[in-house]
Amino acid sequence: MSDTEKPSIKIEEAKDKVIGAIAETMDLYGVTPAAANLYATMYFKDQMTLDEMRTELGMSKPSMSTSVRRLQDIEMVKKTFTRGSRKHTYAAEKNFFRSFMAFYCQMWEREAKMNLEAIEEAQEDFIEVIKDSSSTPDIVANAKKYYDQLEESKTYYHWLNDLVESIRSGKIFEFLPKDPQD
Amino acid sequence: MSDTEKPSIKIEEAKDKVIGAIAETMDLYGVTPAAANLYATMYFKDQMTLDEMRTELGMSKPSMSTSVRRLQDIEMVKKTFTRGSRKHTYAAEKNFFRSFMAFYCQMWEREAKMNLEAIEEAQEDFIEVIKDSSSTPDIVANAKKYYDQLEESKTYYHWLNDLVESIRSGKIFEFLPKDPQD
DNA sequence: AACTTTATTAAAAATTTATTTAACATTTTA
DNA sequence: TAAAATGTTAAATAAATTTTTAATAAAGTT
Repeated sequence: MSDTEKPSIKIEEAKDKVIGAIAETMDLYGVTPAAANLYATMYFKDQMTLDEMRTELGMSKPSMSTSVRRLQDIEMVKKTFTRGSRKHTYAAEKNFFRSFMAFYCQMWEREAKMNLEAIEEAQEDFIEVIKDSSSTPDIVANAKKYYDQLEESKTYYHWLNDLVESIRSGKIFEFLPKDPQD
Repeated sequence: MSDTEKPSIKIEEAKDKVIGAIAETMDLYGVTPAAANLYATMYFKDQMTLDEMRTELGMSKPSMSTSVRRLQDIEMVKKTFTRGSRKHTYAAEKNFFRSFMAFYCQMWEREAKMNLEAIEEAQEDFIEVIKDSSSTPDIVANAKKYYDQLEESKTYYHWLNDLVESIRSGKIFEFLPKDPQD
C-alpha cells in the first residue's frame, strides 16, 4: 500500500465505525439489517441510486428497493430529483431530530389509537355486564374493576398523544432545548 | 349455554380485545409474540406462576420462563413474593408511565452511548487524516466535512440524554402533565 | 440424605422473516 | 413503435429467530 492511500483508507474505516453503530441501534428499532445498513451508508452520501446502493452494500436490487421504501415510510429517506438522470435518486435524512420525530410520532400515534379503540369497546362490554340482571354480584364487581383499570390507563395514551403533539409542533424544544446553554 | 354464563363470557371477550391490542403494539417494540401475549394477559391478573402462564397461554414452560425474564429486563414484569408458595410468582407493571420510562430510557441511553462512542473514535481518525502530511487537499476537505457532520449530530444524542434525564426525574411531567387540566 | 417439585439450560424442530432469483411492468429513448 | 433500461412484484431459497422437547440443575420437603 502506498503512503498516499493510507489517509483515504483511514477515512473509510472511520466512517465504518459510525455506520456500524448506527446500523446496530437501528436494528433495535424493528428495521431489517439491510435497511439499517443502507441508511447508515447513505448517511455519509449526498444521494444514491439503487444501483449504487447494491454495489456499495453488495446486495440485490430488490432488497435495496424494498429497504429504501421502508426507510421512506418512516421518513428517514427522501426521493430526490436529479435532472438528466433517469435513475431514481434517494437521500438520507441527516437531521436526527427529524428522524426521531417522524419515527416515534408515527409509532406512538398508532399505539394510542389502536389501544384506545380496543379500550372503548371493552369498556362498553363491561358496562353491559354491569347492567345485565343475570350477572352475579362478583361478576359485576369484576367488570367494575376492569372498567376502572382501563379508565385509568387512558391517561397514559392521552399523554402519549400530547407528547406527539408537542414534538410535532416543536414545543418540546422550549422545554428541552437542542443546544442547552449551560 | 346458560344465561348466567353469558356475562362472564362477555368479560373474557372484552379482556381479549384489549389483550390483542396490547400484544400487537408490543410486537412492534421488538418483543417476541410469546412475551407480548404474556404481558397483555398478566395485565389483567394480580400475579401468576409459570404454570399458570403456560396453562393460560397454552405454551411450554421454558417459553414462559424466557419470556418472563425478557419482560423483567425491560421492567414490565416484577417478581413478587408470595408466602407459603414455593412457586415463583410474577406481576405485570400496570402503570404504563413506568413501563414507558423503563423501556425508552434504557433504549435511548444505549443508543446515545453507543453512537457517541463511535463518533468520538471516528472524529479522532478524521483529525489524524487532516494532520497527516501525506493527505491530499481534497482528502483533507473530505475528512473535515465528515468531522463537522458528526460534530453536529452530537447535539441530537445529547438531547436524547437530556430527554432521558427529564423522564427519569419526572421533570417532563411539569411540562406535559399526566392529567391535563383543560 | 433421598425424594419431589420447580425452574433453567441445551439441543432440536418449527416457524417466521429476510433476501435472492426470476419474471413482469413501467418508463425512457432512439 | 420497438428496444433498452430501470424498478417492482412473486415465488423460492436462505437465514435467523422462536418455541419445544429433553435433560440438567436448583430448591424445598419429608
